[in-house]
Amino acid sequence: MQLDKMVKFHKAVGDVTRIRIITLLKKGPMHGQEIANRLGLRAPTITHHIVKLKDTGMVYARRDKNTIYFHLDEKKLEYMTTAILRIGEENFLKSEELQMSEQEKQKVVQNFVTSEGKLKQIPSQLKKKLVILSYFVRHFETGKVYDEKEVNDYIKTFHDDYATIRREWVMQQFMYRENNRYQLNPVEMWPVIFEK
Amino acid sequence: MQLDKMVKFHKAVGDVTRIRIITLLKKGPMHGQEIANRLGLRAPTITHHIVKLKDTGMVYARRDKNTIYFHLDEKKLEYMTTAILRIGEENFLKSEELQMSEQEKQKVVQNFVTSEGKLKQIPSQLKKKLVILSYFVRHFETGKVYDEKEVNDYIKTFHDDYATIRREWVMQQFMYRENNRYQLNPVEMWPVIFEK
DNA sequence: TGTCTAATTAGATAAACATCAAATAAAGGG
DNA sequence: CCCTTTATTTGATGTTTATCTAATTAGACA
Repeated sequence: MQLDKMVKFHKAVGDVTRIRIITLLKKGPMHGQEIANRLGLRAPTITHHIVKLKDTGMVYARRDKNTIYFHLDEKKLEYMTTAILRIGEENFLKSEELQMSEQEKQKVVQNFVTSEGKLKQIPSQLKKKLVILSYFVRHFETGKVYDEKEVNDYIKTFHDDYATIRREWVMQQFMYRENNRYQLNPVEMWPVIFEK
Repeated sequence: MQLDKMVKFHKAVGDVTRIRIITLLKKGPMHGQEIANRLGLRAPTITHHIVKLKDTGMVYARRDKNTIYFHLDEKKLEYMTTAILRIGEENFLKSEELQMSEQEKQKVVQNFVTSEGKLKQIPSQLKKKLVILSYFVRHFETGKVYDEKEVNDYIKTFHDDYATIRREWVMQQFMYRENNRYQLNPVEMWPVIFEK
């Protein structure tokens, strides 16, 4: 957890309208119009607030037909809200172990990916594994829905153990699964981002 | 915990300088000049921030000779920071003493409301008072904005002491007030819900 | 393709906020 | 009672922010 993320998070929560939105989303996903109606505000105002909430990663959006539902990521909320309690402590910095420079990330990719773009093996060390998962997951397009076969087929182009990779993507929050259909999660939800 | 206290708290933490102050105070009490020196800021700036931190209760001051030491109240910090995780829960505001069956709630209404729909008196027992507040507040529509007079006029149809009822609705989080304009809060925020 | 509906962007306005220098206050010690 | 040290208040300045209306975009569906 970096300082500016903490600041951004508390700025986001430090607004009466956004706390009311969080309260609503705690009961379940809700779309913009309904939030606006419930709070007596206009749609652009809700967009404005939702953007701020999404920037912290505590809220994410899922489209269903014409309507975009906003979800509260309660795990993230809990993690971010309690970060201030861990600041300065041993294991606060420990979660910073995931921090790597782009250069270091590229080195991990060089070590685990062949010149033909195949994954040699899944790294066992968490932070290296996350770099690899991030590196390959960028193939998918934001907002697009993939079925399991499409995901598997793509994984097979670079690695045999497609089941493990697919499961890790979901577990580590790179992807979101519902009814065996997969979507890329917003970059804000990734634990590590391979930029390049 | 009231909504505006939560907002004030997160506003207070949502600033780089104040997080840095909190980090310093976690190691022990410190006086203003030293904080200013450590952070490369001027004394008035520190006063400005300390005032905000004190307003939330997470920081308090103790004088020793002519030096004032600022202390971090970590218990308070923990309580305030985790409040957002409990918001909207059944017993967020008070304890499970507030839990009542719909049948019990109806009995309270029968005891305090005449057959003409007038409130005989405001219950002094908290949980009964909340039932009554919930019962009458359902008159308002979600998302609609009311001015003070409209609220007062409605209350007068069932009770003389409109100021108390109006204040209680805001204090107990049934309603939300801003610039003397009132809105119903989302039902999720009510400490007790009279379902009808 | 055109027409819904829902969401976002753009631009404007008014309010809130972080910071500083200068002036003032509060308290202790000679 | 003056001097020194520390903290607060005042007032100014530039920045950020919450909200709105109007215009635009993005999908879904017929």
